[in-house]
Amino acid sequence: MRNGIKEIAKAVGVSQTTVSRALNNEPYVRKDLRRKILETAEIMNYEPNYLAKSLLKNKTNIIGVAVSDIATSFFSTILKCIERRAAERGYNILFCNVDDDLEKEKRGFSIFRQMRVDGIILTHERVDLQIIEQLKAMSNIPMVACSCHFEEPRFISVNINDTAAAYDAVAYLHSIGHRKIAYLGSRLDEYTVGTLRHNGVQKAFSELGLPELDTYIDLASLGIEDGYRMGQRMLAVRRTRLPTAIFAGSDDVAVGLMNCLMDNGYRIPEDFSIIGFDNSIISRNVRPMLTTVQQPIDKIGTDAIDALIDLIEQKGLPVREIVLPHEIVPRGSCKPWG
Amino acid sequence: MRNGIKEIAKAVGVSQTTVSRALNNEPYVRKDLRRKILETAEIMNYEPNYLAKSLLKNKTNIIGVAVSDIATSFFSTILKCIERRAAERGYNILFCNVDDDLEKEKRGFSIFRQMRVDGIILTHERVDLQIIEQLKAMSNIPMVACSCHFEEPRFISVNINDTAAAYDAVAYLHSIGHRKIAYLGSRLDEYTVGTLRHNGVQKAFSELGLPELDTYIDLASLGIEDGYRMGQRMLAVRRTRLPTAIFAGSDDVAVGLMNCLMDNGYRIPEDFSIIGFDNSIISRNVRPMLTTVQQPIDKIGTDAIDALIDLIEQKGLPVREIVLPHEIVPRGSCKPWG
DNA sequence: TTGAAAGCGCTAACAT
DNA sequence: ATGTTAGCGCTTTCAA
Repeated sequence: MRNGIKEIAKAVGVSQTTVSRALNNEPYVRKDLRRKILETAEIMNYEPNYLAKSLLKNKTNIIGVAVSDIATSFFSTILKCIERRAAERGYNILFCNVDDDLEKEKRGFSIFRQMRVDGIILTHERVDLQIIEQLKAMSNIPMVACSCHFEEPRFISVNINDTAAAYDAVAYLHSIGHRKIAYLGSRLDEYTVGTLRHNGVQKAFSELGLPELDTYIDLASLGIEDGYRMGQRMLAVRRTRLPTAIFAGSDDVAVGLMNCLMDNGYRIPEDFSIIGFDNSIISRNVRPMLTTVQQPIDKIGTDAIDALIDLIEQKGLPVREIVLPHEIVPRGSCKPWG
Repeated sequence: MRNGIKEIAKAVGVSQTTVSRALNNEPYVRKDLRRKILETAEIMNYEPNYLAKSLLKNKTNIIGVAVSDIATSFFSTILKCIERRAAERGYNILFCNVDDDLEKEKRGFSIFRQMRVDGIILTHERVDLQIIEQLKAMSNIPMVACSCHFEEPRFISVNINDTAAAYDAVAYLHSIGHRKIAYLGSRLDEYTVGTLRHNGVQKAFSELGLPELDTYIDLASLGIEDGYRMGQRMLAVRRTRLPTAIFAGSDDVAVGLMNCLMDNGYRIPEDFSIIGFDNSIISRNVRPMLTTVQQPIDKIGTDAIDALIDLIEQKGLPVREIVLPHEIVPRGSCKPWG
């Protein structure tokens, strides 16, 4: 059941070269001959061998995508956009889920290299220093960091301005009258949105003259359950000094938090105003609907893959950093105070 | 910057064969020589060329995964499990998102063939007849269908018993006293869970002596928005003859439905009991928490990839159909009637 | 317009 | 224990 170029050549009675030419729409093949070759290939159910081709051309048309956790609304949407655009432009996706397992990630990049992928997209919550070292050692492979921050001038990155976005979230709550504002976000690891958003929150607190950020902050991961737990902690610890509004580091956190609050007899937005982050599907589908900071998630994915492929194909300008706009989406979970 | 086996051989002063043997832990290499080769490879930052190896061995260790929509809690979780187990067993994932675009899917399978993937996993809502024909033509590639049903004896499949699960859902509502039961599910395309679950619902209705399924049924897709719309339709059309309980074809549908009902002033479960399907993350994170039919989603993914790799490696028995257990998870969205 | 030969990076069979 | 040779399936010189 091996149907290669050689078999077709034999069947038609020409050389491999001619078959190759016909199959690749190259000139210098007699018309009738070309037709016959194409027909025979069809009949023999021929599929070109990508491995052989790639080996020869030193180009695989494969792009390695490392994602921190695909079972997440945010990253799965990004992957979907990446894959769609890649397919449109003739590239295929080798997918690696990385979780927070450093060994797994290293192994993933090693595979990417062994497979001779044409480029890599890194979509991450957190990126370890060791990984960055490894990435530098792979300096020949084009790479784009998507929704993850680390200043390494060799890499193109696609992001929103997380600091400004966090600032705007707090400023929004402030603008509708809130003064006791809490922030439930993600940890301050290096090279993460957690750190940047925290900076934005800090800046907003100091510029707007809000008191005691320390009193009103809690940091964990960004899942629904994390939101619930941070809510419990808030109610337990701050019993007497509860905030009137809360900025949650993700829509998931916001949803967990809302559930916790409602489970404890509070009402949203009467007792607490809540603003989330991402504008993910869930934000429109909780009651009350969640006010949130929108990330242009589709565009993040699409721009990332476009930048990478442009880089691979040497088209377009080598942009360093692509910063996409964010936007506050007001919905029902916030209410003016006082 | 090409560092192949040949360069190492030259650097160390031995033949390519010896280098290959050392690198692959084969016997018949002098100890010190082996050490020196390994060292040199390390220094030269050598990574084996998978393409060349695959071409030679006619084995890529790549598995093609075709998913209908990755931006979905259900499928992204399955993909995550698949990828994890595949990595553990030394396989990599070539990922293709298929949406409901027939052309894209065909193209995907063509790529899989050209890449000479060792096997394919199909994870689908709906599978077109044309695709099945194409799959049959690829009869040499091992294949596993995961959470999608079509009777083709050549393919291994991993599923729950959707008919029985749907039956059980209706029977559960019946057991707590409901007699006017609605079903909001997915369309009756061929080879889908939609058809099977509908069969289960029908069977339950007739065996339990429930009246008029036709009055109480609506079919669409299985997203949150679909649930909302079906809810609106139900309220508009059945104004005077509303059900007391509803079986939703997915947790997402159930959530959309709950939102619609609540937006219209109804309370859950006082006015309507609702049971969902999947036991996805969201089901635990709405209020009231959603009673649902659990699918062992992690196990579906893991079993699928295990079966496929066993098939590829000729280990294990060639099981036809793996049927995993389902289970009713009672939570707050259902309430006895009468 | 066609074909013969070389070679992409690697391993396997066969010497030595 | 090591090296030589051939070849995986294809494209790309170069020659005819």
